[in-house]
Amino acid sequence: MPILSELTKNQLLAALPNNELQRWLPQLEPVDLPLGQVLYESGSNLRHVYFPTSAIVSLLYVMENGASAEIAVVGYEGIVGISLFMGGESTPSRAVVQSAGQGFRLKAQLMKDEFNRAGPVMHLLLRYTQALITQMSQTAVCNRHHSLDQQLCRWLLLSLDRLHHDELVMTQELIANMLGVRREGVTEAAHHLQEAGLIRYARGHITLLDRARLEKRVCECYAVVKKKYDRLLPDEKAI
Amino acid sequence: MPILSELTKNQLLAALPNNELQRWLPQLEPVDLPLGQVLYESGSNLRHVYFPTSAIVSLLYVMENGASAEIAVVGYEGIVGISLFMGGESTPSRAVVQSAGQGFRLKAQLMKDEFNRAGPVMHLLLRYTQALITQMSQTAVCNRHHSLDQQLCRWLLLSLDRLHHDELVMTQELIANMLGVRREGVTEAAHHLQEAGLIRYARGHITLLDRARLEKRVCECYAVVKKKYDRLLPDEKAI
DNA sequence: GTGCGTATGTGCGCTAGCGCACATAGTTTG
DNA sequence: CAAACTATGTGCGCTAGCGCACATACGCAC
Repeated sequence: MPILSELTKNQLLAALPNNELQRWLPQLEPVDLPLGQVLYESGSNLRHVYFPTSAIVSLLYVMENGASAEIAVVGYEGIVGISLFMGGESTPSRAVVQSAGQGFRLKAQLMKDEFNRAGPVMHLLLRYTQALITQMSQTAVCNRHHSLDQQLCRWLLLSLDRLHHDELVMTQELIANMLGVRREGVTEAAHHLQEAGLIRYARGHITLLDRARLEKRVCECYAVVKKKYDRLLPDEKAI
Repeated sequence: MPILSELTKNQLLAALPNNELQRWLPQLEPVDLPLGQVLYESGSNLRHVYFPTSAIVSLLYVMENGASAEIAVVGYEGIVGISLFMGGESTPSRAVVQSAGQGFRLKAQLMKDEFNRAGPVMHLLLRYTQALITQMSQTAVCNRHHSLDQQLCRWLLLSLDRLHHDELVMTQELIANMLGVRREGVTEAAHHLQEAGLIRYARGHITLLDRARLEKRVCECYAVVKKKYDRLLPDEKAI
């Protein structure tokens, strides 16, 4: 049986009313989420939903020609597999572990049943989904209007927010895949940030040096999304 | 009291079980939706949700500098104001009438109450929301990877699908606003399509001439979204 | 019809990002 | 410690789309 202190590293699990959490406890299965693991493919039926604690998961859309674009990121603040309870059965995106770590999972049917109790669990999940929608919208806007430099800032901040430390293990090649741009473009943008002293990087390790100045350089998209997530859990446990 | 045949022009209303529809009937208020009307601003509290019948509504994000980008379109197949029942209270986007027409609206509190019955209405709305999410994701992807020409095709097809005829009343300037690109760019792209004999346009009127060939030219994004919407209502009335 | 407002056409220089090719420098493997 | 691999750096020509300026042309009002 999972340890409570581990569970509550996921904010949704932490926000569950006590009796719900007690009920879920025996069913929550701790899982390792290694880099690159595919939690689900686009079009597939979901067998579990995932609650990351230390891992970060990317929702990616992969096009016919193999090019990809990240739609959203999910970390300890969320859940992977919303389409399960939204009733779509399948999703148009692929979920890939972007940063290795741990999490918990719950069987699909169980999640559906819990959602359909139509109580606090459902409302919590819907509120989270709304925040996720905000992130997706903002991704669309950002893709349209902002420079690669700015998008890299946004991406770094969103990722770092989902870690408990300042170092991201991630090659520029992978970042390029997420953002749907060239690897060389990321190299150049990262170089700018390093020259400015905002980050330091070397062979797949990126260290945040100056968050304040990184936040100054990022486009408005980051703040919009962050604000939405921050409002997600105002004393949720009090319900 | 609204005429039933009018109501059912909206697919969600048409898909309502009979007893729900009867209950809503006295509360459904027919509304004219003139071009340019703002149904809600980003950040505002919603007072109604809207069910377009012949109108088309754009969900737009407007940036600090005034530039904009369309996140999704809603027509007779959907509802405007999902954040109401998703529990976010406010939305990050603005809803603007993109093509004049009619629709119905329902008071916000009523909609919430109906949703919270947690029955078929809720499931229908959640399934719709899932389709809307698909559209948003695909917008993000399309913004990233596809040419203006292709995006214009997608936009035209998505709009035409939401009309009951082949003529779109829409200036290139407005289309540019939706797509978040230059007006001149739209002029050029539209010119290509006209030269190829796919559409004809003049001073704010665009006529579809050859759908089959337009569909050949569009990027995959259109089909992905369309498929999702088509699956939304398989014998819904049977529930 | 004359005039005015709005919609569309066109040209031009500019930049971001692309695709490709290849150089360099850490890191792991044997 | 040499070899192989992987991550990053760099250069170059190319194109899509931008921003701006201005030309045309359609349609309505008087």
